[in-house]
Order: sequence, then C-alpha cells, then structure tokens
Amino acid sequence: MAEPKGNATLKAIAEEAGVTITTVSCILNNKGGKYAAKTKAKVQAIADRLKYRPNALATSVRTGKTGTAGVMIPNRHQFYSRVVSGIHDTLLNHDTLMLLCWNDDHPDGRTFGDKERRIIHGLVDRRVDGIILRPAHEDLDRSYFEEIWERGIPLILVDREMSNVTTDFAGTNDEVGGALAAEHLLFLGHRRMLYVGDSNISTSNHRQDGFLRVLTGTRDACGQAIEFYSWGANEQIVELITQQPDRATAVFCINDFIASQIMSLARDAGLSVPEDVSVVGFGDQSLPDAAVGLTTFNQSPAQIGAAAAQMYLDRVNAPGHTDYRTILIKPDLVVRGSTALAK
Amino acid sequence: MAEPKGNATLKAIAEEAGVTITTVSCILNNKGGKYAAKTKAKVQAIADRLKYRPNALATSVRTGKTGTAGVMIPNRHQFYSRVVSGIHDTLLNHDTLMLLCWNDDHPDGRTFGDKERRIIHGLVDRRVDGIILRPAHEDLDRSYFEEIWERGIPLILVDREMSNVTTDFAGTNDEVGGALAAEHLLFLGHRRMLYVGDSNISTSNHRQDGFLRVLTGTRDACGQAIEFYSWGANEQIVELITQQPDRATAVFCINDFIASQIMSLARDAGLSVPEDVSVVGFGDQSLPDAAVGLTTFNQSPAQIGAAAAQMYLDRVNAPGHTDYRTILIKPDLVVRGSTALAK
DNA sequence: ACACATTATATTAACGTTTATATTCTAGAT
DNA sequence: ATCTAGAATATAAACGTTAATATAATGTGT
Repeated sequence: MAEPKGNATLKAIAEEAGVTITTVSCILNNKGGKYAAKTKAKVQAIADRLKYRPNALATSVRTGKTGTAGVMIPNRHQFYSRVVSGIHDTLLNHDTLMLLCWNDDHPDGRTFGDKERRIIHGLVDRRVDGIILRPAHEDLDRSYFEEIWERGIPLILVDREMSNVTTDFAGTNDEVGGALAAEHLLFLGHRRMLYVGDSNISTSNHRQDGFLRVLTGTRDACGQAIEFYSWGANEQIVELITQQPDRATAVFCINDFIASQIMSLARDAGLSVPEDVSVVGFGDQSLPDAAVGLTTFNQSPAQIGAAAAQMYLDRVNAPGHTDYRTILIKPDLVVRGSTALAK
Repeated sequence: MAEPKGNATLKAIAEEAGVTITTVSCILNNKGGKYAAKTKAKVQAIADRLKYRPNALATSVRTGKTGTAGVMIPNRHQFYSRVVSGIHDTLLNHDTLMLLCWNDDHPDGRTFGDKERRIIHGLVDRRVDGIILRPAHEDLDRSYFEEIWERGIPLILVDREMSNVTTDFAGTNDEVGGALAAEHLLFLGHRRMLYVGDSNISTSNHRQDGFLRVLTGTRDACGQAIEFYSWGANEQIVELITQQPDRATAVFCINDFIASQIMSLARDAGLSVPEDVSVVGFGDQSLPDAAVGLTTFNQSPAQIGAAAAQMYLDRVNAPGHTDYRTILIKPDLVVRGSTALAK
C-alpha cells in the first residue's frame, strides 16, 4: 500500500502542468470552457494521478457555502433516530452532509443552556448552511435561537414548534391525530371522554384541539382536558372515570407513556381496560406498544425528517424568502386492544 | 428580534477598534499576552457586541485541523445508533463534531461502491481530521479505504475489522464471548455442540475460535463449526442435532437472528428448546430477545463507540504513530429460557 | 540626551480556493 | 505587413484566518 502523501492542491497540479492555478481551477470545474483540449487533458490527467480532491474549506471560505447542515436533537429515542435518518437521506441526495449533535434534554429543564450553546457555536463556527433542530425547552431554547436568527442562518424546526418563532416546520399533524382519536372513540359509542396532556408542549395542545373540536361538534358528546403534570391530576382522572353517572369512558393521552400510566391507574381503581374504559395513546416508538396492546398512533418520523430536509434545501438554495412553510404528516391510527365498544 | 446581520469578522472588529487584524486575533485567542489591558478590553467589548464567532473554515485552511470527525455506518440498526451515540458523546467532550453518514449496506454486497465513494469524498473534501467507520463488505471497502489511507487520514474501525488492514479497532471481545458461551453450555452438562456462523465475518471467526478453544480444551467435549450461508447447512444442522447417539445438544449462533432460525429448525424437526437442544445467540439489539426468551449476549455498543472515539482523539492529537490499538469490550451473557441442563 | 530594553502593535506572507479582469497568442481578413 | 477577433491563458484580489517577524512607542538607567 502506498505511503500517505497528503492532499494535492491546485498549485501542485498547476506547477506540474506548467500552467497557472486559475487554469487548473477552471478546467477541473468546467468554468469558462475555452481551454485547449490538450491542456484540459493534461491537467485532468495530473489531477487524476494525484487523486486531487478540492479543499472544500477553502472553497467555502470564498463562496460562503459549506454544503453542510447542522442537526441538533434532544435525545436518542428511536423516534428521533428515524427523523435524523430521513433528514440524512434527503440531504445526501443533494451532496449535503450533516453535523449531528445530541444535546441531551433533561426533563426538568434545569440543566440546559450550556451544552446547547456549545453545540450551536460549534455549528455556527463551522459555518453550516443552515440548522435543523428539535426544540427541547421553550424558555431555554430562545437564548441560543437568537444566535442563529441574528446571523441569518436558515432554521428548520422538526417535531415541535417554538412559540413566538416563525420559521419552517415539519412535524406530525397533531390536530388531525386528535380528531381521528375522537372519531374512533365516537364510533365505538363513547360520549364522555378525557384528554390527558401537557399544555407546555405545542404538540399536546394541537392534539387536544383536534380532539375537542370533534367532540364539541358532535351532539351529546363532550370532552375535558386534564393537565397530567399537575397536582392532583391522578386523583381527578380516577374520579372522572369512576363516578357514576356521566363517568368518562374513554381517555386519549398525549403519548404512550402516559397512556400506560392511565391504564394502570384505571386498573388500580378496579376498572378494566378496555371493558370499562378505553385508552388511546400516541406513539413515538419509545414504548413497544404492540406488547402492551395499546391503541395508538404511528407517526412517520422518517417522512418528517425528509420534509424538514427538503425545506432546508429549498431555503439554503433560495435564501431571503419569508414564505415559511409548515409540513404536517398525518399520523396513522393503530387499533389494538385498549379500545372497545362503550358499554 | 434583531434583523440578521451576518457574521462579524476580525477585520470588522479591527476597523472599529482602530487596530489591526493581528491585534484582534491575538487578543481574542490569548496569544502573545503583551497587549495593553485597555486595548484588550476595547477589542473584547466590540467582539462581544457584534457576537463575533471565528470562521472555523478559515482557521482550518491555515491550521490544517477542522475539529470535525467523519463517521460512516452501514445501517440504522439500534446497535449502531448506540455506537454512534457513544462516539458522539466522547467527541463532543473534546469539542469535536461528527459528520455522520449511513451508506446503507445491501446484504448481497452488489450495490456497493458508489455511495461509499461519494460519502468518503464528502468527508475528505471537508478535511475531517479522521474517520471512524464500520466496514460493510470486505472487497468493496478496500477501494475507498485506500483513498483514506493514502491521504494519511487517521482511520478507526468499529465492530468489524478488515483483513489486510492494520489500524485502530474497537469492538466486542468476540473470542471471550465464544468462550463464555462454551463455558455456560459445559456447565449445563452439554458435551457435543455446534457453532453456526459465517466465516466471511471476522467477528464470527473470533466467536468460533473462543468457543472451540474452550471445547477442545475440555475432556470429552467437542464442537463443530457450520457455515450457515452454505448449501445444505440447514439439513446438516438438523441431522447433527437429531441423529442418535452422539447428537449435538447445544448450538451457539453468530447472532440472534440465526439463533431464532435454528430454534424454528429444531422445533420443526420435532425437538423442543431447551429440553432437547439448547440455543445461544449473540445480541446486536436488532431482535427483542427478551420476548423470544433467548439466551444471548449483550454487547456494549455505546462503550465500543466511546473507545473508538478515544482512539480517534489520541491519533488525531498525536499523528504519525504506528502503535495501533485494539480495544475489545467484553460481552455479557444473558441467560434466558433457550438453554437448559443437558438431559 | 542616549543607547537599551521592554512593551505594544503592525507588516507581511501564507493556507487553498474562486472569479473578475487583463494579457498574450493565433489565425484570418484587410 | 497590419489589424482584429476570438481563443487561450495569466494576473491579481479576495475570502477569514494564523503566525513569524518587524517596527514603533514607551520607560529605564547612565
């Protein structure tokens, strides 16, 4: 195996060919096609022999484009792995590589800030053409968001929006998901239902909106929203699904984790699922729902990623536009054993 | 929110402060600490106000270091997601970001080559300081491997070695895994056993070596290796585990997928697992083994990734050494229901 | 008032490109 | 022989840095 010889440069090729750097640059990039065939051939031959590869850093310094995207994701859940996977494939098809970083959200939101800032700086310093990220925590995101915005770096959000920020966004069509959940449960004969969510999360609010919109639009049906992470929520839920008459017979939950909590809660209260109470979750692939037998929604993370990447590419290639887009991918209802006809 | 103002440069700061670029550069990088406190303060203040961030591209063009690693992984299995996760965390702690690419191996090895080459070129062009990759297919890897080697770019291999290539490697201690499997089965009283593997994969050969080494070192025990992807392998295996006397009562498989195939095979042949035949797999987290009840090995992908990243950093920071290292992480035997005492 | 260290800052070239513009060469028309 | 239009190639500046070296500005001891 040949010994390392480092990287050939335009200069080296030019010297060997007895021409100038410009000549080599133009020939290898097919710019200004007015070079003699003989010269072209000679230069190309030398470049091939030396296995010349352009220094993209130098090119980027001049042109201001790196062909590199920054991607920041809060955690390693499979859902986001698939989002990233979708981003990757779309970008790669357009010769764009991805600097991928995880910022490791912490549920209480207390340990944020420094790591994100270091990552964002890492991406900014390397002059990524744009950034795709999944916001992790409203208030703390904002500080580094400004770092991005003020520099005019295109920003695409996935999975979660940020309040007070208008930019491209790709995610699940949560409102439609909520509506589908309501329709499924109505179809099964349920009339009084609960939504259990977290109003700090835009995603949850959209699901709630879709859910309640359908219910309030249906004669003699009604729904109530409960804040899961609030004091006394569990007790309240138990009361609402047990008190007779007019007890709620179905619960739609913001995610599968909470759905499984609700199922335990119901069983502890002496109810059986789905005979006494139906439960619908919302899947992010962090739980093996099939094993739990939960009726839930499948999202399409790879498609969401692909949509985000496409918006990224559009924006990077046509900067300065202000026609921000939102692409929402419809979730699919998966009916399993946690929902049944209302008694 | 302020309007985008692009990126401040040393030049802009210098002009505003009425000093030269050098002065600004030195002050911001704490080089040559002989600047007047007053000047320092002024320059720093302007840099802060303009939210100056160095253009790492320009720096890299001069210094030849990018602080960026290239990572190429053949597929999206959870095992590799975790390897990548380990790589990421270790690198990030050393201010190194990761360009992550998947090259999407295809099992028949026919569709290789072009995508890999494009990815490798993408990484080379961007002048990554080094590359960490999981080889996918012996013969086709070699062509782009040379592209890396000839340029003197540090290369770290994970999970799989390449024949004829000596470089840093991090993976599972397969030989120890094989030995542990043998010891477990010997302890259960088995004496005649099979190893079912794929000799094209270095990993498989190591597991086989460890397995057979222990068996041949044990009085009245013996083992035989079978090539799973060979003509008539299934029939051969069935024969070996059914023929009386001296039938094999235990099978150790290169991975969980094959282990589950073998279990089906045994059951189809009228044997029950583990009563008649014990089966041991080797986990890469691509199957939910717990559900299958398979005795298998847990590998530690995150640890493997971390080890690879550490070698990467060592090599990037001290180039030119030839003391290549191999770091092997011991796999953990997980005993479930597919192994039992020999009858 | 002078050489002399220091201390503080500037000059310059370099890294590997791209690109606008300028120059040289060749051949055909006058 | 001279002019001129293209064709072929070169010059030079720029991108945003770093770093070796040079200069200028101060203060100290005689």
